[in-house]
Amino acid sequence: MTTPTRPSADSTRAAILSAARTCFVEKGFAGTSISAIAKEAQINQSLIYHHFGNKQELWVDVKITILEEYHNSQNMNWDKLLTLKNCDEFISEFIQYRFGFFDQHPDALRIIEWQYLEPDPFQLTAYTPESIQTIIKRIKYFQKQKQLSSKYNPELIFSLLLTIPLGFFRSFRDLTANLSKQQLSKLKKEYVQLCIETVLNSLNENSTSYL
Amino acid sequence: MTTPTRPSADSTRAAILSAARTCFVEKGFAGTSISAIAKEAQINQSLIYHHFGNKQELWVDVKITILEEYHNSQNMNWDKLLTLKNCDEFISEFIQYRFGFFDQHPDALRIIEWQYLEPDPFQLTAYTPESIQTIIKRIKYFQKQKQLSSKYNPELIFSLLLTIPLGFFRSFRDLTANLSKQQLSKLKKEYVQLCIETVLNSLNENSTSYL
DNA sequence: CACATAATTGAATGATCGTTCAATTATCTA
DNA sequence: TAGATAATTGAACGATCATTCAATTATGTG
Repeated sequence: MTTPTRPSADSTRAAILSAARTCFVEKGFAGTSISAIAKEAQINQSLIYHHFGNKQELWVDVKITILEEYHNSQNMNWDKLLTLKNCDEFISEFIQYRFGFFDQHPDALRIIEWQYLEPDPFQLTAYTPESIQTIIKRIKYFQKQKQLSSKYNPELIFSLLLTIPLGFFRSFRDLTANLSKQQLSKLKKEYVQLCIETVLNSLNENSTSYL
Repeated sequence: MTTPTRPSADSTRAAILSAARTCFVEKGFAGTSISAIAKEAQINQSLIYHHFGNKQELWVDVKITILEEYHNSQNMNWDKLLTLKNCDEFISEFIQYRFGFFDQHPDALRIIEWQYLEPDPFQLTAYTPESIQTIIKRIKYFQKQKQLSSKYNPELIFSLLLTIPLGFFRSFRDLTANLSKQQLSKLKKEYVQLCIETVLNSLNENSTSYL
């Protein structure tokens, strides 16, 4: 009854992981200190070492957490994407998937950007090397089917598909800063539509070349 | 004759600035220590404070150096760009400028990415707020002239123009890792061409909508 | 040559870094 | 309830952080 109780080990672990995530996402690995994480989690600094080993392992665990969220996200339905027989649908879905995922998981995008600048043996990647190859094969297939212009290197086309959806998040934070939720949502939809239309109009087989 | 001579103050300053640039570009602000810079420049640590005040001011000086390189770069000829009366030329030149500049100044891209993640009162920006407004006005002008689809928010179109040329540098470092100089150069040209064609084909007035 | 100025040095500052550890406290198990 | 186990604490470690400063050395000026 009057015996002091303490939070479960699991909840402590979770608090540390959550705080670490907050700190790492905001300040990166080098910019985050163990003491800052402990303060954010409101626990004793030594507990981090007891539960996670050291800073590096905690960093990896945060990344794994985010990676699991990615794989559990219905937003990026990989299997469904690969069954699409129509190239336009494929591209349209891919762009929507990619935009939607990073829109709903801004932490993931930020971690990816951090580890682009702060290289780490454990790389959090949205796509495995295999899945990248699968997509590129798919692009080649659509090129053979003449649903997609064969003019360009499929890797470059993939690179374009990867980049375009992220433009909204990278440029113009001022533009979106003072918008209401409805306005922001509308702007996002418009951007996705712009992306899809841009790619489809240019890369289909009968598009005219301007060069 | 036998009197000992020491390097000029200017050359010391230059050595520090160069070393700081190397370190900051690679590891960012938080990841770079004054001692690391001193070691890289092969000078005494205290000299950094004598010549630059403190770490923050050195960081700003590095950014200003890079910004000056940008403004002195004939690669981004702002005035010429704004005289172009033809929308296709305008977009084509803009994309070529942007790709070319970051291709020739990878440090600049990296610093911009660092300060995106590590916010700083002094922001190194490729474009001033005024020049951004100038470009957006230009896009609106082309929309009025019906050289450009009016379907989309001009800010979003600009966002797309900003993003697309950078895709080559951000994704797929594996793809370009083992290429010869000729192969790499060819791939770059192909990517720029892909970007230009993508935007032009989709955003001109008579393009068909896929949505 | 003498003197002022500026550049350079090396040692020291207190703060904070990541990490360890022995001691304490709560929980689980027999 | 006793003893083992696990969670938690606070103090301490050496290393490194950014920064300061007095002393030294070279350079420029009269």
